[in-house]
Amino acid sequence: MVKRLNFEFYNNHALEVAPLLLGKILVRRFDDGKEIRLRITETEAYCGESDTACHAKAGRTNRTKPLYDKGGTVYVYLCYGIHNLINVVTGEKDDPQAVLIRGVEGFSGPGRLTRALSIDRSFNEDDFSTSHRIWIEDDGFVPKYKTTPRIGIDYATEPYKSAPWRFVLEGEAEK
DNA sequence: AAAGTGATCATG
DNA sequence: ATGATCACTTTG
Repeated sequence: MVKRLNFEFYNNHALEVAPLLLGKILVRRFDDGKEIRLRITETEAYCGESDTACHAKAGRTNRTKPLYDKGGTVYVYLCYGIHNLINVVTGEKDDPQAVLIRGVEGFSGPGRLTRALSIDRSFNEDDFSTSHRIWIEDDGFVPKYKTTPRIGIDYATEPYKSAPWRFVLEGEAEK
């Protein structure tokens, strides 16, 4: 039984949604009707303005605006001038949390998976629960996973810097 | 180990 | 207008 994740799923706390997204299937549908499906293997949670690793730490800006939108909103931004990173906004509107999709089956690294799926900044502010070109499905797979601190956030301060908010599917390559 | 890359945000 | 800072990847 495959079902598309809906608003109700995304309307929860990032720390709850992040591990649940493991094992789910990221679907990218192209204009010609072709679809690519890849199982999500790695996620990270970013939790609000108090989380010094979260982009929303500096408050609402033009860039972070999608984080404040309702659960299920797509947040894509350019990192290091090269890579588009894709996040799933979670939680209530005006509560800036998101889950970064860091890896999918066959592609490890958040920049490589967006390149593989041709995801760019035009996807920003799309909606995972209604979009026709990007969504996530549940096929019943129950994830076994482990947690580690998040990657690439040396600029953050404790306790957020070492909070175990990275979620990796059991059996995936560890860094 | 280090560069490449460019939007974004805070300064002036 | 300029400069610092990056949720990374690749190359050596």
